[in-house]
Amino acid sequence: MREKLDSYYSFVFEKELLDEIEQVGVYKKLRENELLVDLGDQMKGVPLLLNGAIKIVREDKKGEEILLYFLERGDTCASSFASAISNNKCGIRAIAEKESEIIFLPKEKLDEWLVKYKSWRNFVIDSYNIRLNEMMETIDTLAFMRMDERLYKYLTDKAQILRETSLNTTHQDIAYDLHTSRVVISRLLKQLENEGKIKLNRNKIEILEF
Amino acid sequence: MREKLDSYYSFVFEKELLDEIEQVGVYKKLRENELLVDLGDQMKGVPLLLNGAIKIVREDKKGEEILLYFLERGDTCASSFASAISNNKCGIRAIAEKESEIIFLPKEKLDEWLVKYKSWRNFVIDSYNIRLNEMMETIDTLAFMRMDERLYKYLTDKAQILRETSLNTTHQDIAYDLHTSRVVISRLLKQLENEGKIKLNRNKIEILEF
DNA sequence: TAACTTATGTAACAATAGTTACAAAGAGGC
DNA sequence: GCCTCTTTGTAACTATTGTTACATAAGTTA
Repeated sequence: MREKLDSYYSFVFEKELLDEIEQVGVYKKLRENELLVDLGDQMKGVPLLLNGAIKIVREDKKGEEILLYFLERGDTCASSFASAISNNKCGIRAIAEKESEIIFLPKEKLDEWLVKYKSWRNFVIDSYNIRLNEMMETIDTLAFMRMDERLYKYLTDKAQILRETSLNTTHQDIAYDLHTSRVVISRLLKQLENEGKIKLNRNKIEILEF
Repeated sequence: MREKLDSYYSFVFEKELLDEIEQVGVYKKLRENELLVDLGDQMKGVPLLLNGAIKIVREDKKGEEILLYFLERGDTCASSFASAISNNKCGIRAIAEKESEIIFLPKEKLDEWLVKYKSWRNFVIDSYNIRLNEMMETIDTLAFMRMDERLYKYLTDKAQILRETSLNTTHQDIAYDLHTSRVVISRLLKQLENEGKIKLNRNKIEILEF
């Protein structure tokens, strides 16, 4: 675990903090599609992502979903932080988009470290800022783009996060993430295929143009 | 200034911190519609809102706008904080929705206070959390609601923020905030009037039902 | 291979939102 | 009063998105 921690975070955290994280952090491996955080969870700590990709989804009262953004290596979940440190319920759902490794940091340490380590303060503030910016990008997408543009952005973004040029997914799954219907997605995908930007197969979408 | 500061923040901050704020904070009065932060600004500090209401607006490259949320007494602008502490450019625009008073805190103190004052840490973390939640609510609104619902929510939310039952505004201004066209707003307002929820006048909308 | 399940394609139609165009009402200045 | 500018009302049309319905294709299992 220390090795994996160092491989990314040794440039982010002070040595003493890395030592502490090694002592109190709980390593966990997530299988693809494993649920990490569910709506309404009361977090007992925050996850530090070592590698992989986590999908963050918002759900309203009526059970309608929409994708917010993805977490990558080096990210943490600001919503979890919020939930852990001020004992709120979490307003999102986090699902491993592929096999991922995380370290769980217990909430008791979060405030203590803010005092002790400048690198931790920077990390927390940066994480919040990154998340706010992601949210703004999501808002831009929802407010300013048409569904065909949103779809294409979704495909290329996801491919980049997963570091693959083709996605194994169904039209229905995409429809859930973009909060629309399968028929709409099929229609627009076919349009993108006709424009030569993608190639469609069953359970698989190849992206030809980024 | 100390009096106004105490009236709200004496329950939020420690005495020593209030003293420091009094020393280094810069008081400023904003006229209605005065611009506080513009897109791309590099903040030299963060504003602490004493009273009034600030509108936070997002703008994309093409100059298209959408309302994100309002700040009220006791709020600070998390985006400014982000911009100030990590020297980023600000991605939003902030405009006084009515006459407001603020205290500007210089960015040099922001990190120092995180170490010194637990109340400041809590305030900063809470501010970020509140802002993340506001963003999520905005996303819910955009993703899950139709324009007529968004419009009604906009009217009632704004009335509550301004503590008034009628709004002095034009259809065009509402259209800018909701990122749609004036004709659409006029149409839907008329519909709401027919449903008995509002009453329309020139430059004025009375809200009959909350 | 037949039966079944899941995924995709597509037409036809409905609902919502955006656009263009123009009329008319209200407010203020002269 | 008359003129002008701003604001609102509304019709007619287009574009986009959502829904229903059904056909067909591609895997899976018995």
